[in-house]
Amino acid sequence: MAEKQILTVPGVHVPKTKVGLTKINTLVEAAERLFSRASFFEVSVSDICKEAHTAVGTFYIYFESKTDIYRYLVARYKKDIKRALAESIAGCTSRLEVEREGIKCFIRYAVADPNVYNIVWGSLAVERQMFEDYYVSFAESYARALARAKDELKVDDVLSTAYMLMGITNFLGLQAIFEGMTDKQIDDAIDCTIMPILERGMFR
Amino acid sequence: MAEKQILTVPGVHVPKTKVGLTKINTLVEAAERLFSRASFFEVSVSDICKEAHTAVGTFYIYFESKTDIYRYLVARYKKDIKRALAESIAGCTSRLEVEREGIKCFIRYAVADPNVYNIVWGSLAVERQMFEDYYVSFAESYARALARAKDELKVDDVLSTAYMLMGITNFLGLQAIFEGMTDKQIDDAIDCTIMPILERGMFR
DNA sequence: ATATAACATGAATAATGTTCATATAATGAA
DNA sequence: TTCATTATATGAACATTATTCATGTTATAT
Repeated sequence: MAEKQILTVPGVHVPKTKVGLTKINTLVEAAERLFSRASFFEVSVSDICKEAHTAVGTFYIYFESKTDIYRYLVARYKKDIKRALAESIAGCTSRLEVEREGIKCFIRYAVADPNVYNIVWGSLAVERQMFEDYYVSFAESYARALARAKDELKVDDVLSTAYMLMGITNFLGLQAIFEGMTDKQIDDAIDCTIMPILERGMFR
Repeated sequence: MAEKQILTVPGVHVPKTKVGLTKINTLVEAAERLFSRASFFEVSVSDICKEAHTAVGTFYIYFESKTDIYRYLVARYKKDIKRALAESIAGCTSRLEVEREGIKCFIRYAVADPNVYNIVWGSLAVERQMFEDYYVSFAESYARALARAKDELKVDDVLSTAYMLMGITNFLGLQAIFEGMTDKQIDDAIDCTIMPILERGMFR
């Protein structure tokens, strides 16, 4: 999570010089560090500016509001999670494998950086629409992928199935974080408990 | 959600007179109304007090902080959800039926009062520990119930299974809210898509 | 070289969560 | 009843917040 490319996000002003690019990245990284230890509302704009060695006024050159730097972080996580998932399923030859690797990948990601939940789920408290947009668009692309593999599946409603699978993945991620599960424990839970249920239940 | 009994919750001072009991309930109901329209951080203590026709100082007689009235609402929802679930599964004669009715009950509850997510998931942003306590204790009692029905099940790790089922329920609830699903559409999704998967996957 | 756009600053403003000194109302023992 | 004690009520005062703005400095392109 340290790319230099600035994402296009409403309320975020893309800098036009190299200096500005460095500055906005400094602010984003400072915000990310602080939000990983405390919630959106416990972190003040002046905290972020102190952490980034920047004046408060400068913050508002790049972000129209405190909510907008949060929006930016949500967008960054979404992109990074999709990238991690795409990488993890690259070599898979069946939808069953894709599901198994996708679930494992997400849970490992979440354990390595539990901030995913703070940021993404926290968006519900920051701005409801941000949260809804995130999951609606995630579910839709998930459902399209399932539809493409329909001949391997025993399901008709791919959208509900997508929400079901997202729910399983997200809540097992929670369990893994709560219990501080190791990679081996994660693999065990997925291979021995979850995947057998899905294999019998939704695959031909 | 309008009982008079005050729950025992840290940071909440149980009133000792009838007058105090009325006052704290007025404050709680005012807070609940406001939090259903806006997030924890968009609602100020003085908003709550205005809505309850009460002075700010009075608020702090009953709640040590703004977080504590939120903690109280989370506790109230937890109790009420458990009550609704217990009622809905009262007549069930198998674990399969219990799961089906439980999922439907929760989703109907969530559609009727989407505030559940705002309050319970929002607690992640208000105070991480509140959120973790909620789900850890929910998962543990779910797992105990599954363990009692183990002879009907094809699973060994009941705790991971509990998290899986909680994930399915919660995310289908989200879908139902996002899409404004009717009771019939909810029943269809559960009966035709989700339950067949679970029936083949995790039941003997 | 210089005009223009981009970037940087921190004091000022209105609004926030919480405290406090002060007041009234309810309770229970004599 | 009397009166001492506890419970409840108040809103001005305080420190901190998100955001704005007038005033700079720096970078870029012609």
